[in-house]
Amino acid sequence: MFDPEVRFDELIAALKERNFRLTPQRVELVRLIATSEGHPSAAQLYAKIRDRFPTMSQATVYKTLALLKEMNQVLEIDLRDDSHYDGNRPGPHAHLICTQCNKIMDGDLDLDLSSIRKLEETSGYQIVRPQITFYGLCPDCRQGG
Amino acid sequence: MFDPEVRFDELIAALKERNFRLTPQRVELVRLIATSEGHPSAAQLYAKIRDRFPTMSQATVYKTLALLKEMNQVLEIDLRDDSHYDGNRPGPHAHLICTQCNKIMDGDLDLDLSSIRKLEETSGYQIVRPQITFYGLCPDCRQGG
DNA sequence: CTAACTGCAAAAACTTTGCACTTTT
DNA sequence: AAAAGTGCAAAGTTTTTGCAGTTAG
Repeated sequence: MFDPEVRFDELIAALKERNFRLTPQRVELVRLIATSEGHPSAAQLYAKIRDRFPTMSQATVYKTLALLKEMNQVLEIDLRDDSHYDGNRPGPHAHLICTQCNKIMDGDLDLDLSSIRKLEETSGYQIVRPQITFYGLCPDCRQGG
Repeated sequence: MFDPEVRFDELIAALKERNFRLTPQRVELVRLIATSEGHPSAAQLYAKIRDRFPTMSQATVYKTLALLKEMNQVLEIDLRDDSHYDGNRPGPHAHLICTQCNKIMDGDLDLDLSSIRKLEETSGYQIVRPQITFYGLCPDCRQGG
């Protein structure tokens, strides 16, 4: 569905284009985001980066994620406990979150653009970022629980 | 669309049914939730209740909200800063949130049940609670900004 | 060289928790 | 009387901020 290397190059190009500096820490975070198939949290990214960059700080992780969010290259998934990030598919799409084990899965739900347009008309809102989340039980927890 | 008094009675009945006690603080919080048309935060509810119950604590607000959430009588809207609560329409529905002034509005978006069923089939998840949020600019902020 | 970035530590903010006291039933 | 609820304060989390030192361009 997507090629991590291509995505990595895209992200690097996007940073370059806006004249953001390519520090080793930043490049490593971008690599993780481009290659990770799941939806890591800031803490998880931080932990992984520390393998290669023991001096990496959480502040830098958060600052870089803020940058990528603002560039619309990373989608933030708001959870109660912390945020998770999706850097593979920057466009809006649904997420399924298990309320028991917190697993996150991408959902193949096509957003009906016409109904969003309708919503904009009736509400007067200019919709920028849809966030569609379905809380429930994942296959594993349905069985085990 | 809804009658605050009826909703109030519903909530009280739901508490009684499960043998939860009707303390004055709890009843007042339920009244606020039933009658407020917007989507108040825990802090806002707390502030309002203090008018009548100066000894009310935030802990009790949170504990009571947790109760009502668990009873599926109140819908929690997760925001980055805090949570807001919708006690008028416990069923799933969309919310429009202004990224500039944080105004929250109910969205009249009909959830397509068949596509949710399809999503359950393809994902294996048992969907319990959909959370549909559209971030964007409200009518006021489109103009002013 | 200099503007941008990092990293440390402290701060900030919301929410939860423990426990003694009070109150509903 | 007993179980449940309240309220205070402290603790727990995630995220942000300030600033001095470092580094990419």
